[in-house]
Amino acid sequence: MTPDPLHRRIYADLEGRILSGELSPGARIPFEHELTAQYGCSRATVSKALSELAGRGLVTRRRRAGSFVAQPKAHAAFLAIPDLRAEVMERGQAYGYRLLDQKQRGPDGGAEIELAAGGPLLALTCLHSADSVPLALEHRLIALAVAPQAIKVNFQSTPPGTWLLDYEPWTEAENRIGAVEADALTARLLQIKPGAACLSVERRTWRDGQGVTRVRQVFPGDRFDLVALFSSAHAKDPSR
Amino acid sequence: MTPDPLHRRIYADLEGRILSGELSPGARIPFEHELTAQYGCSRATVSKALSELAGRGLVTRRRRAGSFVAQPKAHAAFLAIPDLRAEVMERGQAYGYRLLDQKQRGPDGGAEIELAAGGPLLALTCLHSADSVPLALEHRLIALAVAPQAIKVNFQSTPPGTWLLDYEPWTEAENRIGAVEADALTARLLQIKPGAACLSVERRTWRDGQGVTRVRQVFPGDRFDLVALFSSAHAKDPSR
DNA sequence: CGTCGTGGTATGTCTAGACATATTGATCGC
DNA sequence: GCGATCAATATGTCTAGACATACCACGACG
Repeated sequence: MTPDPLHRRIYADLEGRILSGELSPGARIPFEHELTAQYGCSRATVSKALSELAGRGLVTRRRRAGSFVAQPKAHAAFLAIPDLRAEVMERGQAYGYRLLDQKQRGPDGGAEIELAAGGPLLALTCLHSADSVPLALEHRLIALAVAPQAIKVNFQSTPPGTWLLDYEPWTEAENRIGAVEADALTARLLQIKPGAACLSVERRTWRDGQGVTRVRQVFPGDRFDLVALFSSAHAKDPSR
Repeated sequence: MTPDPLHRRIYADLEGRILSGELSPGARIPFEHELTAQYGCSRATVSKALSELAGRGLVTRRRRAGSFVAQPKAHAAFLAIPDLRAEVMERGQAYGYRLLDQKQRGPDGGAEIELAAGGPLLALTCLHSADSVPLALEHRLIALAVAPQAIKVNFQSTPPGTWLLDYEPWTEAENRIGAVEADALTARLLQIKPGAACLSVERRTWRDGQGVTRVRQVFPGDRFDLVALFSSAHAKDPSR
């Protein structure tokens, strides 16, 4: 009943025709002037709908040639990697956190020198738990040259991930997800048997090309799954 | 030297000020009419830049109130989960594929009944390899009620993931990533020792609410990492 | 004092055009 | 036949406005 904006309707119509297969990859989408006539609106409105479709990778637009249904490339998925504390609390569990070790030191190798950016590193080891069950062991390095305020933070009470999320914005990041077997120390801290399968998430973030932090989190394989739920109609738009 | 479109420059300027922390979460962004004056352009151009920022979750716009820097919610990461064949070939390795088992059967349990949508299921087991080294063991179910053409496909030569990607569009999907220990059969097929840590990726996809396929891929932990590289300036825009 | 309009304001949507730019397809010259 | 040139065309960008809509603040009324 609520009259959706026209450009949204056009967007939805075309999206439906693409996803239903009526318009298959490579097929040409009606010219803007045709859609203009069809919907009785101006070209700007049609163009807005097409721009959104292009932004979401459903269509490709080429000058002079027209707009076409894009070839499906890869499953591009939005993987939500929230702050662990927020994640645990959202599930209604009690979040626990313990700082195991904190020291300041220089970089010890190639990758760490790059991260350090000429300054010292803050190395933290901590343990996250949900309802008193160990959930993740975290090894984190923070480049103090880039995030000098980190020295003053009391990481006894604040998980470094939470603090960084709030105070140290990043511009690029890389996540590396893999499976590893728990070594003896990890197994003891996570209360699992040595050699058990664990999910390893290693994340590195940069701000304007300078490394900010590098973190490796190890989760017991039987206690944690990363879940990414998404739609190709896309879930990012808050207005829906 | 190339004069970028104005709306892009405005976008980049504001993005920079947000990511650098100059504009912190909750801060108000100059009104559109102020930006209009500042850049000497029309409101539509400013609005386009703000719309893109809003679309990417960096700002929130409210009528009457204005535009504000969004609260950082979660690290939302673009995780590219491409077709395995394309992935392997892109790395310059020889892609190998072998169909181990194919049968058509009815659903055997709760979740499968939901997937089957009243029809039979096609159950496939296959093995992917890179340079003759086993890379992943795949168990897949396809709902024939939704994708009837799958019966006619020769999965001896075409990996089901590749075929589905090309011919059966999806609208929603869920990825579940975890770590598991290899059971005896898996270990033998992947040529690893039983109990070795493996990365398990389970993906379910739907089209308009109807389940299309469910797949579980198991990768040896020491041979495969999922890597997600992204920037909060976001990598989806093909024009960059 | 509380509650219900009401007006002002900022964004949301849209129009009808303009010029710029890239690319295609055809024409022309060799 | 083949290559270079050129015009037609579709999209990209932008303008200067218009009306719609949501929201906040303030004031009037009970």
